[in-house]
Amino acid sequence: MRMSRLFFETLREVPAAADTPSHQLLLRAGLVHQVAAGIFEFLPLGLRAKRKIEAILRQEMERIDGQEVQMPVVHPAELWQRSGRWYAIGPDMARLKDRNDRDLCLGMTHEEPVTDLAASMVRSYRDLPFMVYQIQTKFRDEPRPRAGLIRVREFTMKDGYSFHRDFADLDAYYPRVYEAYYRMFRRCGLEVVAVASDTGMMGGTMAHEFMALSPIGEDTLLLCDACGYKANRQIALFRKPQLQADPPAALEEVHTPRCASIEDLAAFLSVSPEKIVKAVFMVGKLAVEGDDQQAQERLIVACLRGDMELNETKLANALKCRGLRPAHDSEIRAAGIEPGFGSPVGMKAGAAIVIADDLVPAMSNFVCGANKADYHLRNANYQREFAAAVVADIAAAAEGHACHACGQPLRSVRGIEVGNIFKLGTKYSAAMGAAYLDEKGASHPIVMGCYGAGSDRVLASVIEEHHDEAGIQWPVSVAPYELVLVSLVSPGKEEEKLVEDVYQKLAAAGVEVLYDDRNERAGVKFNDADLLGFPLRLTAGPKGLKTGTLELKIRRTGEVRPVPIDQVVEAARQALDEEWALLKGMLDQPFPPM
RNA sequence: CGGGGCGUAGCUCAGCUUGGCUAGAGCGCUGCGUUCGGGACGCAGAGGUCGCUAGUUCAAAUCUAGUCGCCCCGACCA
Repeated sequence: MRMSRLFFETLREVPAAADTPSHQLLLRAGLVHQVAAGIFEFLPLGLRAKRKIEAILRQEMERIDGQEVQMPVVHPAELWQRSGRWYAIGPDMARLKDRNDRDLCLGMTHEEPVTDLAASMVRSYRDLPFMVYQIQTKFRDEPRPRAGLIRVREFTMKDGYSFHRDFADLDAYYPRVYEAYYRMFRRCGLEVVAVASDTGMMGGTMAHEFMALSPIGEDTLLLCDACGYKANRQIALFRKPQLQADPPAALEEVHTPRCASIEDLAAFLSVSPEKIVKAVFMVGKLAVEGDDQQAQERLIVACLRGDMELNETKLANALKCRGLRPAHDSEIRAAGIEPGFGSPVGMKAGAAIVIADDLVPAMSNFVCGANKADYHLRNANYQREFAAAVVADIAAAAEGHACHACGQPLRSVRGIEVGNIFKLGTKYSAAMGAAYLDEKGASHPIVMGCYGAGSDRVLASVIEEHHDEAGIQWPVSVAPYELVLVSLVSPGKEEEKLVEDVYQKLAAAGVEVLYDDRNERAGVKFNDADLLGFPLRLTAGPKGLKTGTLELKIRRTGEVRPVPIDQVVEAARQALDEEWALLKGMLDQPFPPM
């Protein structure tokens, strides 16, 4: 490709709308163009990189016997009504009507169509197992798109679905997917970790999220360097301290003016937050037995040791509730509780569900709210002053907490979720009638797994991980071009033929070469080459050409090698091999166990 | 949906507080010339309904109200 003809632009200045490195570089390098919040156009260079990522995803899916299909972006409501998600999902789903006033929606994911597809085609256990996947556009009307391609509304996802006759077969297949996922991200030059994740509203038993570690990541992960435990903060376990029980002392009311926060209170009373029980007030819909539609909103009083934070995912799972939100002060007062000085002690009976973190019953003589403005209680004790309807682990793990498995301190890092794999089970097959007949003629719902990976998000994550001050440093596997040939010869000069010849030779040898034949100054071309981040830059200047020499520069290392003009193909090949070897090295590292 | 910020030339921004005359700069763009290995220089140019709509006023980029859009923090994230 000749750069003089390439549809692109590079921006010298950082666009005001972009904060994160990948967002800035995506725009500055002319890879994408934003159309609306969370909706982007891919320009030629960006699309080439994305296509390379997708090619890798395809290859890894084929390796584990995936077969590519394509499902629609627009779905009839009926599919989602059958699974129940038409009603369960809120405004994140874009809904529309066709000319006959039929309800449609834009696919946020494809469990429904794929399950329907399986329902219509699978009859016998002999048809199982199989896995189909697609690379398709999804639309989720995110409340807040952000960080360029990291969180968008319209995006491309590789999503795969496997179908099995029983859990044992799914369990046997799942590790193959796990390994394929490590392979595909590493082949893209992304260092990822798989963490155990919440199964949430998707239903299912086991799930892993593949996380690209990055400070701009939206998820918090807890990792144990000692034993290898890894989990999303949403479900991360930790070992609670062993407390020794002091003999109960007499309850005492203390005046604590303006001490509505744990910090203030601890400072005012000169006690450690570990001697305080705090109450967090939430409202959530609790499912009424057997009828999901009748879910009632209830006030939830969650009690935790003062130094710990509530983990809403754990809370939601413990109470089997959804739609959790912080309670309004009026709702709290209605239960006879004073916001800022609240506790279950003396609250209106039955006005709220009290849930305590499992550390709370082990505490003794603690401080808690008196449900009276500017007053707290000292020497409160569990059971004596209050008891919870539910005791469960609802505290969020944090940096420094003890690993639940080995007791060593956990480390907290941020991650971008680039993929997730999921044992779905029979949630969708049962709801949508995807069943098969076994050897004895008995009907069973098909057991499913689902496996997603966002190609745009991978692209952004690769840039997050591979860039410097000057621009992108593409891993060779996803670079839009492998090499940029920079001509410093003035157009029309005799030497231009030599450079042209080099271009032809490289292209004929199968090197993906972008030929910078523009009539620009050297500085402009070099800066663009750095910004665009091709792994190799081959410079042909008038001085060098006199002695038949070009200059090969490695973007990643900055290393410069002189190359005789008759050896450019070999030199490029060798340098590219070195780049590929680097990725191969990553790929050959053992994968962390599940 | 709560909180904050921003909409002026293709890009980055100044001007707005204290209303006033042809609305500015840098970069980019066009033409000519000189340059030519890390974002050159000179000369000449093109380019803006100041997001939109109402209002106040003799007069609005500037004040007021509304509205749309974008960004950031939070909530949400199937």
